[in-house]
Amino acid sequence: MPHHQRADARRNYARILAVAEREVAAHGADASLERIARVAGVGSATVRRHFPGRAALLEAVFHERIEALCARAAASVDAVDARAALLDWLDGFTEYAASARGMAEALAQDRLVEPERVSACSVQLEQAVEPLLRRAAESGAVARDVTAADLLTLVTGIALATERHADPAAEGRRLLELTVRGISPVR
Amino acid sequence: MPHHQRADARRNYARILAVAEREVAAHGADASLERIARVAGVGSATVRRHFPGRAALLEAVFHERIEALCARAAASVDAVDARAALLDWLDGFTEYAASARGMAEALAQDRLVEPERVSACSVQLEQAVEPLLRRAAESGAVARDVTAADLLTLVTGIALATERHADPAAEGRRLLELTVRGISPVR
DNA sequence: GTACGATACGGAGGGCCCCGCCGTTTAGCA
DNA sequence: TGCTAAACGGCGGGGCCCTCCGTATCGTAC
Repeated sequence: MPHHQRADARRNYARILAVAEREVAAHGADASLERIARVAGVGSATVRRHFPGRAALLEAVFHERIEALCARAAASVDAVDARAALLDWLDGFTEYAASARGMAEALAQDRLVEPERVSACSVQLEQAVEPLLRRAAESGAVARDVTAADLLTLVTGIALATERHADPAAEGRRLLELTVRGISPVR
Repeated sequence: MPHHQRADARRNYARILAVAEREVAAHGADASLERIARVAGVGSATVRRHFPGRAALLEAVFHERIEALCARAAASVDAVDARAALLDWLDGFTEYAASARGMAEALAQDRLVEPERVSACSVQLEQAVEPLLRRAAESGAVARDVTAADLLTLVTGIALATERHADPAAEGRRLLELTVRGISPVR
């Protein structure tokens, strides 16, 4: 079969991606591309060839995780309690972002750099929450003027602001809860 | 009078700070220190001498602005409507962060690097909102379990997430409003 | 007015990183 | 097995950050 990716290219791609995951987990979104290349045992040019630009690498790194989140959203779209489903998903996202260093940064980046690409992580996520949000809104459990983009921006912001706290997951959950119920006291 | 800062040192300090303000406004929190030095017409070592580390520079850049915010808080601590005063301040902060590029980043940084320094921006801000928050809580307009740190983290997060949006100020205000009233519909 | 000491300056050099170029290797098909 | 295009990786340029150290300058004392 002609015009297909060569076998070694595929292998290097996998190698690099594997190293990149560890490296990003360790050093955040601004991990050294050169270092990744060294550890993976390839030239730095090869990294740039497979992933043009840091954004592309980050996207690949978080791709499956993002998909997992999307799948989760799809799974709970038929839940009985629409509001609970939405909140649960947001909670999952927050917890996730807290454990996956650099993801929030990466999201914040690509969402404004190329807001049109369908494969962009932020777009996928948006499309994933949208049904959840709509159902919740229809059942009257969530305000009408809230958009999926709003929600993503909010949780991304929370993730960014808590990323280097002592206990990001706990802080994130706490802030998300505040955001959901509002700062005002329970009526 | 001995043991005082030399005159040229003072001048260079001012020069650098002035350039740094423009440079940070243009390129965000990770503006090039070397470039600042070049534009200011001093050696790069001189910049590092006056401001050891990027954090110190950013702190100096935003210092007066932060103080302005603190003053604003102090001024409205005796307002009739405690809740309105608090929300107004938060709104001001958000608008401010939207216009001052890099400030949110800088805040997020120093708040976890050195949470004990009294002169640290985040600490000052925290102390400034605290009275506002307490009064609002006492009047029952704000939930009791909300801390000043929570509020700052939230608005910082919003600022971070909206920093490079098309219209950061508008987006920030919108998200802040959502956060304040909660995502749930008005009862 | 001058000479001295402390203070502040800035250039040089090393390390790391990102990027683009280009000669060389190698996989895959004939 | 030979050929071609795909893929590789080393090299050099440019930047940034940082440290060190010789030197210029300020401020003061004489």
